[in-house]
Amino acid sequence: MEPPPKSVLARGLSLLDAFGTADTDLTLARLSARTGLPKPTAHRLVAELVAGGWLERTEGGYRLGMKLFVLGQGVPRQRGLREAALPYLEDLYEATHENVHLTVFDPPDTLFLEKVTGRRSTPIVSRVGGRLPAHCTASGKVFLALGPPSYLRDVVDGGLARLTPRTITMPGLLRQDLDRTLERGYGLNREESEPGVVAVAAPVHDHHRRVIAAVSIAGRAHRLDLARLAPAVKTAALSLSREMAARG
Amino acid sequence: MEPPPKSVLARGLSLLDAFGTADTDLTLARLSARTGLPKPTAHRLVAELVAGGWLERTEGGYRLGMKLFVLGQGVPRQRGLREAALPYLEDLYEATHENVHLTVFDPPDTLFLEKVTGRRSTPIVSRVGGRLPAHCTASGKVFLALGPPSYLRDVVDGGLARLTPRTITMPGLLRQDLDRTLERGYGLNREESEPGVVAVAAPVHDHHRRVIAAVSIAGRAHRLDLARLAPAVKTAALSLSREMAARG
DNA sequence: GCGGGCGTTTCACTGAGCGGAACGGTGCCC
DNA sequence: GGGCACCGTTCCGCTCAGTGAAACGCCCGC
Repeated sequence: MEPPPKSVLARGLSLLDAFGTADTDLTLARLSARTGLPKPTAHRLVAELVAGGWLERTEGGYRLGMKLFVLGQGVPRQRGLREAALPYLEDLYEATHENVHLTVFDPPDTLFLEKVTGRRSTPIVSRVGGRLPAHCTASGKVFLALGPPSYLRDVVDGGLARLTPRTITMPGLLRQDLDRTLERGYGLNREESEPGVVAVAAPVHDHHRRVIAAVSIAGRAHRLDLARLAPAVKTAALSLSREMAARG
Repeated sequence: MEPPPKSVLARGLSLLDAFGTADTDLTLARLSARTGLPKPTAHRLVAELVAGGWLERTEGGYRLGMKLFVLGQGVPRQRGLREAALPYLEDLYEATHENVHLTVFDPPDTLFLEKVTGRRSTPIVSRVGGRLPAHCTASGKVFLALGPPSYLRDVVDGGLARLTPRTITMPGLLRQDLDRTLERGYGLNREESEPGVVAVAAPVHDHHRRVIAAVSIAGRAHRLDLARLAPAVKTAALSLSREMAARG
């Protein structure tokens, strides 16, 4: 039970926020509990959200409405990147038949904007719209290594969560890994986010060389030769950078 | 300038709704004009939306925030369908290298949930999260032909907009086309939404045979042999139906 | 038949929200 | 360079939208 905000708008939006990644349907009682709003208040606000199409009523609960999906697809920061990136991501997929990602940094996480995958790819946890802590993903290391120092500081201050036995949880070791990332120009993830899964990632720059996204390939440890794949990933990211620059 | 809602929550949300498909950045003044909210009110509400991450400030404007994209990806009605459908859509893409769609009916429109495409595909207007009037899409005809009669009635009552010279705008002709759609078990679009572009669509059912989505292929008129493709599209839709039924 | 969960309705109080008015900055055009 | 138009922003006293404790009817499992 969170301390509820006092403005009506923030309260109403907290009801949308209450839907976590794992939730599909939530009952009024649960929404009330999660947001800390009194039941009658939650009831009134939820009714308004349903009327607007932001939530949908189901038997015995509420779920996020289609309007949110549609609106979300219009978010400029992802839309431009996704549209420009898709052809390049598909090229990488064709060449490897493994999971190809487009990611951005949404501190302190790596946020997955797009995932090109198929039956032959290693099944992994990543999901479009999903997140993983930056310090244990190949993309995240690219952001931390090439971005401003404050990125790394904030991530370290927030604590380096251990997801697998190989996750780097010591700030010193992470810093070393980032130094090598900077030298090489690409980031690696050796079973640090998921056992048996490795990844390579390369940075996408905007027209003033700031890192705005990353392209990565992830798959089973023994199926991917990371050093051999790295140039291809870097090339794809570079082409995308050029295209983003051209688009402004 | 719309008549502004009087509840705070609805007013705040109308600010998000004000971002149309074509807009990326909107100024405060424009937001105020579109929603009909007085400038100071819009200013206050927008500030709250920014604080919550729903909007982002840019130099000289506001844009939709990443939170909306992330939340939108969690919308259950699209998430389950998309995840289950992707492998089948990719199979169709591999076989044809043309635009493969997953759609739902969002009256009075066909709403595109997923689009698998590539460099070799005919470039067409469809976009994930985008819409086209149901009466001029192959998927839409599937929804109108197999769904409850009220679907068709409401669409006809709303008026059959003409998008191309071949768009069916007469209710009687549309009804005939839907009868044939019902017989065949698949819907066709012969340059009715976009000149030179044709499509085939087949229905996806839930565990109680209600139509919940459609799978379609669209491309240049002379490149696609619709009658020959139809069985493949139907098969993919059927497999997806079975999978959706299995998932509950 | 009883208890505990649910969603829903009521209603008198009150402070959150309102928006007209006024302010400072910026860029365009006589 | 001065006037003008439009921008975002701040102020502040009035008031009605929003509040939430209390109570209700319902459905279930015990």
